[in-house]
Amino acid sequence: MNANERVFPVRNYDLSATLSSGQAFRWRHHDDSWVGVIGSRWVRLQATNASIIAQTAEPVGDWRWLNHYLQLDLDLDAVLSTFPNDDPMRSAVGHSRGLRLLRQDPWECLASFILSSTKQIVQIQQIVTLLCSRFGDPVDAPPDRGLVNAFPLAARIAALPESDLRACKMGFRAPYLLAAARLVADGKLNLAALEKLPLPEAREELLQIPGVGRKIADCVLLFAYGFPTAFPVDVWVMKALCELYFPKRRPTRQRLERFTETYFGPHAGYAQQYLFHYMRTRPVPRP
DNA sequence: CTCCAGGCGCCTT
DNA sequence: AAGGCGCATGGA
Repeated sequence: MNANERVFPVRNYDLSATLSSGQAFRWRHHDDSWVGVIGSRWVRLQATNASIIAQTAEPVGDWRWLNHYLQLDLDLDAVLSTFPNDDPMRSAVGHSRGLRLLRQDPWECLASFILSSTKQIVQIQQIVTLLCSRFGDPVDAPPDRGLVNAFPLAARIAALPESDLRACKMGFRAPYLLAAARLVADGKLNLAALEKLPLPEAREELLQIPGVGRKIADCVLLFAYGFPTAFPVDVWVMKALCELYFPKRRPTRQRLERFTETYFGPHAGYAQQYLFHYMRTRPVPRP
């Protein structure tokens, strides 16, 4: 049965926290709903008490792509129950219960996070918006929505001069994005093949890409491939770890890595997202 | 004006 | 191993 609307019953799903938590950069809040593009589909999502209402521009027969993107079949309580039962995690989970991890397209995720270094989330959104509007394939959208574009294909970006990328305000990240796009377009980097690899091997593959270090690699491993123990440590998570878990003195790099690999359990990546969102959105601590 | 933002690469100790 | 610096850009 084809339709351009569908109601997904959900429980404990905080759509706003999820779509605004710095995993994906193309979602915009309009009125009481969220508008974005998944693959080549324009999508509007509206959260109600116990459901998410999805609307597309064109009729959809099989909604598994959205189910997969939103990870609707995940048992969140089962994930939360694996977190360490300590004060920081209780605070972080209590602050935004229902925060989820999405399952994004690897190329879009990789490209977006290459553009993320030393940028605030709002600015990453601006760069991605420019990139999509200039080089993304047009996508069908409701008539009053203006032009909407998919995220640009790697092959399209690979064929651009660096100046066209710099014109999207990405600065020194332009050659990194270009190099990554060429690796993918030339078939030297098979992103689809990474999902079958063990985490360390998939990470090593990503670390070969210019402009991709441990943090960006782990973002892609977590947000696109769903490796449950990928654990990106950015300035916010570092702040959480140092303030909440190592208040006495700064841990060594090796001590910190050992800690993040063991302490947070089999869904450490999820725990990381709760810590990240908590540090970014909690009330400013009084001195 | 200075400082810094979901880092990385390269260069020093 | 660990720290400093430059890299574009824009906002506070």
